[in-house]
Amino acid sequence: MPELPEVETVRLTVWPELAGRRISQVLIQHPDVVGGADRTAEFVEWLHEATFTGVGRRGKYLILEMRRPDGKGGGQFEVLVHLRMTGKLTCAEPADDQLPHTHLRLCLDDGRELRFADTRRFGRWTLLSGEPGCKAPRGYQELGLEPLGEGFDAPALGARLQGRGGKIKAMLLDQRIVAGIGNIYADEILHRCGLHPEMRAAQLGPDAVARLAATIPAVLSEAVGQGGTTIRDYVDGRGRKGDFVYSLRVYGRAGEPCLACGHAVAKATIAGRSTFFCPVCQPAGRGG
DNA sequence: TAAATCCTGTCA
DNA sequence: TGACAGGATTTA
Repeated sequence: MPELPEVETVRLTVWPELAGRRISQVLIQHPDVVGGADRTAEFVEWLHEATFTGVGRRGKYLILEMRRPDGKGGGQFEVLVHLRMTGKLTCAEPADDQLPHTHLRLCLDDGRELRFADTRRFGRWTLLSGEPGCKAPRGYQELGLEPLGEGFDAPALGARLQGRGGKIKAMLLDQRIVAGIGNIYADEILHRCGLHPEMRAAQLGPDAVARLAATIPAVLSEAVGQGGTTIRDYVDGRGRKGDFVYSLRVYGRAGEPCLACGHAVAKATIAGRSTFFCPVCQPAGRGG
């Protein structure tokens, strides 16, 4: 479900609710979320009585920044949250009905709760206490360029794509190259760049790389401004849907006219994922 | 580099 | 009943 703009919107909407709050109770209703039953005790031990000092983001990972009252772990530690396909992180009043498939609840000292619901249970919370054996998932360690961060430009992107023989769509989905792009935004970015999704990364000329380097942050930040994209499940930290779905130019529009040229939008499976593109605006074999 | 896998829900 | 869904990892 959530790609960078959705995760960033969740970050922006939960932080005001969490700033300075202390966790009074940790309720784990499905241990898989924290990595299995043998990790729950450690997870609860660290989070109970901890205070929120910040909420960050890297790619599609949310980073809960915490401080312990007893100074354990040097006082500071982090929890990584990945929503995967159907994860929802929301702040709620205790009296609010629980969403179906609520797996984890953090009760706060103001009486409210941070809740995690995830239908398909792919989402994961990872404790980074700094203790041995408590390390970040490899996917997090290997994250590539941050599209909305400093230093995201054509030379940096070109260097990451250098020597890669794969299809450009697969390259955009590879979190080790650029962090945060998923299936929706990959298609939207390629359409705006006029690049066929099956173009090989090695075929891309400097103009195409420059267009990608400019378009990636432009599309993602525009989507953040719209509160992300809700196709079905996604909601922000306040339970609201995102409006960028109304700005999508190709994703989910198979057979409908391209908004640029009027030709029917095509659908194909590329890199194992449903892919939408305009055969006229995104011709095969030209890398600009 | 592709397919299978982890899950549940929805739609044709 | 089978295909498919916004993700990522593991296996072949």
